[in-house]
Formats: sequence, C-alpha cells, structure tokens
Amino acid sequence: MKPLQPGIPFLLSQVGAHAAARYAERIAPLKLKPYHSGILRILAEGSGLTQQALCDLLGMFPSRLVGVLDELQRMKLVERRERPEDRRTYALHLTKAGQEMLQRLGQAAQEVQEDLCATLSAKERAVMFDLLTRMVEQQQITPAVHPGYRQMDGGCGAPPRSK
Amino acid sequence: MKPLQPGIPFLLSQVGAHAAARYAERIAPLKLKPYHSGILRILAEGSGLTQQALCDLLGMFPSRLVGVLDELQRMKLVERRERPEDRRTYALHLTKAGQEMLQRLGQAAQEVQEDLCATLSAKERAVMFDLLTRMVEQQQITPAVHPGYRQMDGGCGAPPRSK
DNA sequence: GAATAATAATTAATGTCAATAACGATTTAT
DNA sequence: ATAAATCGTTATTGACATTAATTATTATTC
Repeated sequence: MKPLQPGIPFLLSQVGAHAAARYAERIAPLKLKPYHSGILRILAEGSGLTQQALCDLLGMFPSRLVGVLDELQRMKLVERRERPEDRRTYALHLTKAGQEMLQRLGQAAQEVQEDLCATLSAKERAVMFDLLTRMVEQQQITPAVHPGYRQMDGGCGAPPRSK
Repeated sequence: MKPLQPGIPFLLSQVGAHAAARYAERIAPLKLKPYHSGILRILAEGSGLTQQALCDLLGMFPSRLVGVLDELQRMKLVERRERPEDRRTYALHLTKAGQEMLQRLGQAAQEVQEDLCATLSAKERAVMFDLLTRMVEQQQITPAVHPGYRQMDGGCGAPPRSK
C-alpha cells in the first residue's frame, strides 16, 4: 500500500480542469465558451487562415468547426472573406469587435490567474510558468492549441460526457 | 495588442488535458478509463462507502454512477456488499483484484509522470508538486477528486465533447 | 476543351452518452 | 399502520460529437 498520494499527472489534470471551469464560468456572461476563446486567439495572429487550415492546426473535424464559426460570425466577432484566387475557400478574419473581445478575454484570464495563484508569490508564479512552458515544449504540444479540440476520448479524467 | 502569451490558467488546462490523455491511453490496455481509476482510488481508503455517499463526494449523478459500478463489478474489481442495517443500500468495497489493479494504475501514473517531467530535475518536480498542492488547498478543491466528475459544461477549454 | 477526379465548406444522418424523470424496494416518521 | 422520505435502478429525453453524404469550385487527364 504505497502511492495513495496523487501524482503530478493527476494534479495537473485536476487543477487544469478546475482552471478551465473557472475560466468558462468567468466568460459565460460574454456568451462565449472556452473553445471560442481559443479560436479567436489563433485568428488574432493567424489572420486570413482558411477553415481547413484551422482544422488541421486544431485537429478538429471540419463539420465541427462550421457551427462554431457560425456562432462567432453571428456575434460579429469573425468574418469569412471570399478569396478571389480560390472561390471555394474563405479567409477567416477577426472583426474589430473580435479584437476588442479578445482584450476582454485576456483580462478575464488574468483575473482567473490572480484568483488561482492567490497563494503564490510573484517568483513562484514565474517558476510555475516556466515549468509548464518547458513541459509544453518537451511534450511537443502545439503552443496555444488546447488538446481538447482533438477528437478522441478527451479522457479528462472523468466520465466523458468528455472522452 | 498585448497578452498573446498564454497565461497560467490556459497552460494548466492545456498541460492537464494532455496529461489526462496520456494517462488514458496508458491504461487503455487495462480496459479502464481514468474515471474508473479515480473511483478505485477513492474506494481504497473510503471502503464501505455507500453509492450515494460516493455520488456526493464526486458530485456526480447517481444514475451515472450505476453504470460505472456495473462495469467495475463485471471486472471483479469492486463488489457491492449488502448491509444488514439498511437493506436498500450497498457497501462498496475493493476486491483483492481491485487492490492489485490499483497498484498497476499507480505504476502507470508514475510512468506518465516520468515522461511528462522528463526535462524537470528532481527538485523542480518537488516544486511543481508543492505549487499544485497549494493551489488545490487554496481553491478548496476536494483532494483526490477530479472536477470532471461534476456535472456542468465541463468547459475543458475545447468543444465539450467536450468536455 | 470536355470529362473526370479532387478539394473545401456545408448539411444531413448516425451514434453516443449524460441528465431528467419515473419506478420499485426499504426504511423512518407520524 | 399508514404515510413520507430515501436508495438504487431503469427508461426516456436531449444534447452533441462523429461519420457519411451534398454542393460547389478547382485541378487534372484524355
């Protein structure tokens, strides 16, 4: 009878899920879900991306993306611009409102971080950031892309609803 | 245009989801999913728990738990003992095979941790463990209980599935 | 240059799984 | 003893992700 103490993988999954939940409820008043947020962030620097390219990057199904983009477009946060060179594709762009929304989302994330790291000193937060970033690199996780976009079980450590 | 750098909440969610996925695929050959694992761990020290008590602890729906326990019982890892004092309730207990399985699960978790923390020194791992543990305490997260059991959106930062 | 294949986005259909509600059995309260 | 409440289970509903099929455009081949 030894390791009843939780390991780092579990703690990461546990705290990570908690952080995601907190962030989700924090941005709920903005009528946005976390996966909206992620797409806006990607589009902020990857402007002009095509839907398929975005699918490849996020690892999500095209049919899944359509609905999400419809929602974002309905909220005037994203627009699909026609491309003269290939008229079956759309170029995805953030609207002005989309950029402003991104600001608010960043603010929300910072608030959540403030709450989440309440007991951590500035130095400790920097250490945490460093360790996590190094993990992302070493594990070859695509930066700024959440694994949850990928299909699969999800395996969030709980009954799938997710995985 | 400022915070395009991911914050700690996102990093935690990202790495946490990744860790959960790695653990899930690691224990897949054992025909178990992460949420099975969590229940076995709870039952290891909370032996004799009733189903409803377990539901309250995990924050999951009773109807949801029934199926999971059926699976675990089919695998001979958990047994429902009848209670003389209250014949409508069952006392949940780990079988011998269940305890052995728990050992393997702990071993699997350690392997995942080894891979996940490959670039981290022993001291850094201890720091990571300490920071995460303090977060769990400060956020009043029930120790050893994954938030994913709870209902709600899941909001794992990606399309729910999932979730 | 017409026909065929291939690709992008969308839509429809399929399956899965969680949550609400209803049920039977047992216990506690009146 | 009758009624109300509780525990576990089952059935139904509903939401959502994935697969397959549609439509429209571009590229390739004969």
